[in-house]
Amino acid sequence: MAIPSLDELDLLHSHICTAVGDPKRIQILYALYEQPRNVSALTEALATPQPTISRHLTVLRDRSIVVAKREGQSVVYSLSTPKIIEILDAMRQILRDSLDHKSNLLANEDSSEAITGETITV
Amino acid sequence: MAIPSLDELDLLHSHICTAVGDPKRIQILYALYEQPRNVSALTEALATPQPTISRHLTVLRDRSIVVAKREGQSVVYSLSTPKIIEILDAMRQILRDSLDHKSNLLANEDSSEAITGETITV
DNA sequence: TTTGCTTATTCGCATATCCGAATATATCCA
DNA sequence: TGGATATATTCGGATATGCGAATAAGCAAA
Repeated sequence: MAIPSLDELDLLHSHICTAVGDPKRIQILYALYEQPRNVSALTEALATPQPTISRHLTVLRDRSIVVAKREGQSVVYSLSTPKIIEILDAMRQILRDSLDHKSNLLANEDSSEAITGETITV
Repeated sequence: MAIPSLDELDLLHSHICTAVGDPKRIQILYALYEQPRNVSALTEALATPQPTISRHLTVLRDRSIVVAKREGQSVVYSLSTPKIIEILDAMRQILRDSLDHKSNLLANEDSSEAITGETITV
């Protein structure tokens, strides 16, 4: 895949990256990965006020990351594609790798030459 | 991979997701994917003030997404792992899929039942 | 040490984002 | 239609984030 143009890069950011820019939204995505749910079910599952859930769902829906389907009085949301979960899981893997690496640094296995960043304890 | 705990989810967000939450940082990541570069080279490549570049690099370095290595007066940055680019490319694929899907909707191929979000023209 | 080059940090401000509270809209059913 | 349930939206304020400008800090060569 080629290096993205500046335009594509801005789209990538505004369209996808900002969507995963909030913990509640990530939580919603995993909840919908388990199974499609309506707003009430999400409100309950995340123990979060309904307007907050709806606002986050609007962000995800505007970006076509989730799709909404009305069923009677309620609206059932589901993931447009499970690919978004693959991406989040890949991020989790990077997270684990970097935490592993840092704990190795702390254990003094290799502290040569590299200027390291912040260290997080889990 | 199991559903993440709330703690892991917050780490995922604060540690990785926020890192790609700015267009300049994404641009930096692709620039470093092409080749490791020092701050001056990045400043030139992105046509962006040096303090801005350094601030973004600090964010990425604190999260161990890039590594810094001093070479004389300059500091050469490189990706900790190309996995971050795989992730960004996967996001670009989602972006393309969703734009395709929307242009199909506009072309009236299938506009049944789903409540759709915003439509973007590229 | 002084000078010059390179990178990092700080400060103040402008903007963006999120939330709680209140309210509006939509749908169903009696 | 009117009431009940479910979802969406708006408003105001608090917090976070990014930038320009200025400056500090690190390193090399003379």
